[in-house]
Amino acid sequence: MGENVLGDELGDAVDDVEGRQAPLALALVDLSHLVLHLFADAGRAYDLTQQQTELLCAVIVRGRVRMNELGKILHLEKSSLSGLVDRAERRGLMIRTRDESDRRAYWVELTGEGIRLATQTHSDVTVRLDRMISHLSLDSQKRLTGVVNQITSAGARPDR
Amino acid sequence: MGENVLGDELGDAVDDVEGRQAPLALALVDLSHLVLHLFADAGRAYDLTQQQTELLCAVIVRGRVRMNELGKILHLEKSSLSGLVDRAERRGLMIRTRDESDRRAYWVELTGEGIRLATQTHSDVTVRLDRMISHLSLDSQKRLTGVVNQITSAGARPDR
DNA sequence: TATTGTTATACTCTATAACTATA
DNA sequence: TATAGTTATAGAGTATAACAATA
Repeated sequence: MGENVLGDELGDAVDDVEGRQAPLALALVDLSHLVLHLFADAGRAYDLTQQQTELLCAVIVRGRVRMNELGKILHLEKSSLSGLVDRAERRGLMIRTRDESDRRAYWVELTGEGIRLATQTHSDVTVRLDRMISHLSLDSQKRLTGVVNQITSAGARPDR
Repeated sequence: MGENVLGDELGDAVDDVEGRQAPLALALVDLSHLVLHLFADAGRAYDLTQQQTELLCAVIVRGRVRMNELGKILHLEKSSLSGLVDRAERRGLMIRTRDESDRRAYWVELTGEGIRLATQTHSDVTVRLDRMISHLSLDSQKRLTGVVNQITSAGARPDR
């Protein structure tokens, strides 16, 4: 849907100096919308919101997470995460267990039903993601992974 | 995740064990969270939510959009978009004008204040995005742009 | 009839502030 | 004091359904 127009206009507006990185910036934004929308699509079939789907997928790939860490992963305030987990727990998808070594903290893990839904939706997302990159050469895929990981680790710490 | 050690960004970061595309899928998901979170960060300084910021940025790069098209761009139901634009309009950031050639439709465009905020936040996002990729070689950036654009256009139409 | 958009409704999602309980 | 988490509150965001107006 009009990414040509987008590229042109944004290019004119933003890319002034030598490197014209604007197209890459825009490409990344579009890609990100697309990727995260996969969670919404995958969840819809199971009556899950995008946020619930992201939550399930974030937990299943880690097995067991502290609320604290989960908040950082999902970029959520602790109270927002509380509510999100509350609704998932109320629906029987996950449970909180106290960390006995630090009784302020809680571990979050999936129930059987949670694992079922998480597996399904996670697989859905991965399949669609794989399909999106399937036409790239293996070499391109490997290179892309490396570059993306670099960007992520650079962006994760907002230094300088 | 600590690839700081390597001197060059290309294949080195990725150990080429067989098949496993999971790292790429995961990397893309993490990246997407990071990228879209930039809108939230950029908007916060101006008391804008992530969605309002995305809305402003989507409109400013197009100048003038139909509600219909905007909904597709942002992946929103028409009623959801109605509310989003309502709040932006109520705040004096944009206005709806009737399309006289098709009186069912509306055009959305930014007010002066809307343009100001949109320019600021859009610039913020772009700057941070540029910073995230600034340490890649120019060649890598170009190649990455091409690959990302390929993925996006492949994912936009779910025709496998 | 089909399309473009709004309104009504009922949720979910989110951040801020104040709180409890551990450490 | 500092940290991990909850609760209260208020508002934003979202989808579904029903509706109006135009094509």
